[in-house]
Amino acid sequence: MESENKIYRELKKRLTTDTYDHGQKLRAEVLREEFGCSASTVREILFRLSSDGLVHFMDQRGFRVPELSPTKLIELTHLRILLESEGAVLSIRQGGVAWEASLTAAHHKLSHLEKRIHAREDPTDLVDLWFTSEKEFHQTLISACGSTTLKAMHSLIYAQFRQQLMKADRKFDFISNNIQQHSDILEAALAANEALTRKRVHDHLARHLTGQTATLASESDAE
Amino acid sequence: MESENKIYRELKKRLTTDTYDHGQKLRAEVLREEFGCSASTVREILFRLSSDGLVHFMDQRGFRVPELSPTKLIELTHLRILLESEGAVLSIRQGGVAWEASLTAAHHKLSHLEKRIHAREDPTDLVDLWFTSEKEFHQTLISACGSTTLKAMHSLIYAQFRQQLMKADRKFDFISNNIQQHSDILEAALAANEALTRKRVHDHLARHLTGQTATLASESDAE
DNA sequence: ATTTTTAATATTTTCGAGATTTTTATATAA
DNA sequence: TTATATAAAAATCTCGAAAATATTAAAAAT
Repeated sequence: MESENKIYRELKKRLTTDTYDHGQKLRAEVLREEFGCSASTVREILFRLSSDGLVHFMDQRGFRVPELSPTKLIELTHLRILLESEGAVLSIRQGGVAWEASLTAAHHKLSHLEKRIHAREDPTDLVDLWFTSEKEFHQTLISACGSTTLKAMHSLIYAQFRQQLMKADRKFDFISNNIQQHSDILEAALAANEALTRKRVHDHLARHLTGQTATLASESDAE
Repeated sequence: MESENKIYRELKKRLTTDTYDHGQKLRAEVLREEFGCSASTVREILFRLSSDGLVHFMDQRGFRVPELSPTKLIELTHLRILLESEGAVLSIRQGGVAWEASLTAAHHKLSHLEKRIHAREDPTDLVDLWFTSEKEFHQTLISACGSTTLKAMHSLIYAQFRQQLMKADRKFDFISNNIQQHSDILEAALAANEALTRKRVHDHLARHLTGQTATLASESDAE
């Protein structure tokens, strides 16, 4: 079981990073061979990942990496905005100095990395580090919200979001104005400005809302 | 696998209704016997339910029904308010007449049932029906939100919420002012009043935000 | 040439038994 | 008595193989 968790984490990482293609089949036999365990163990893990929404299961037809879906990405973005806004505001209220410190630290790490990437010709070898740091920043943002359940839910959504973007982000995400947006979020959070924090979390993610679906119900025009 | 899904649904129903006790151990051997399948199949299903948050798994220590937790209930309530408000408002905007009709229908069924229960001495045999109808009403409320992901998330949260209350609700929930609150939500939704709908969804669930499980019996100062 | 049937192959699913670990019961020592 | 150590029992976990199902390839029919 300890090894099972290791395999689970490894597969989850692959599914949210670059390793597999969208829609690719995940053959139990191949994975069994690679990880040196039984088919049942692989099956168990794939079921768990399927519950996480990171693997698509079809009865008698095995497991696949979910297809790329613009609609899905928009829905996930909606939920990220909803959960992260809420979590950030609650953290502002309850977090205190310790939270402010950890958020500042997480931002510093991310910011430093983003600047390095920005300056590079080929940032390939820093991308994995960026994935980790970006996640850490957003998790820290909501870390003091006081709700384990909200954080767990956000973690699920974030992983699926990342999976949808695993190919795309590798090329474009750091080129955009991410650096500024992350700083803006930090600034608003440290100022304990709840409405502004909400807005900036929204603005940071808004570029993924481009599809047809209407605007977010909770959208406010504050500032 | 077809039978596996059947077992999964049956177990899910039991876990969100009355059958088991909070904290009770779910012995693979017992379930294997009862459902006439292998231990591995049971294990697979319990893992799935564990990902749904309806079963608590501990390495080398098997599966249990999650403990009763006032904190968890508050967190779940919080998320229900967040997701249902959002889903309801989006449904108001996008649902149209078809949605209004189905919401009215769902409310009619629930309302009828609640009145019957209210009039009874011993409503035991109607309680399961009430569980179904209540869920249907709340699912219909957000059904036109346009986001499969939001609905799936809500479904997860709702099931865990229900599991926490499976014992308590069996005695108290219909005695309270649920009937009025459901009507209030319907009214606000049909009037397309977004803010009011939000408020009434909140008010409907607010009683679970207090963390006082013990005061359930002494809920005499209500109304 | 296209569709339908049939056969061969590959994959998924179920199963029960053996290995590992936890839990319970019993015995020993402080 | 209380605590620790040891042994027996019960449970979980892993595994590979058999059964069921899907996929592909070949043959037959339209």
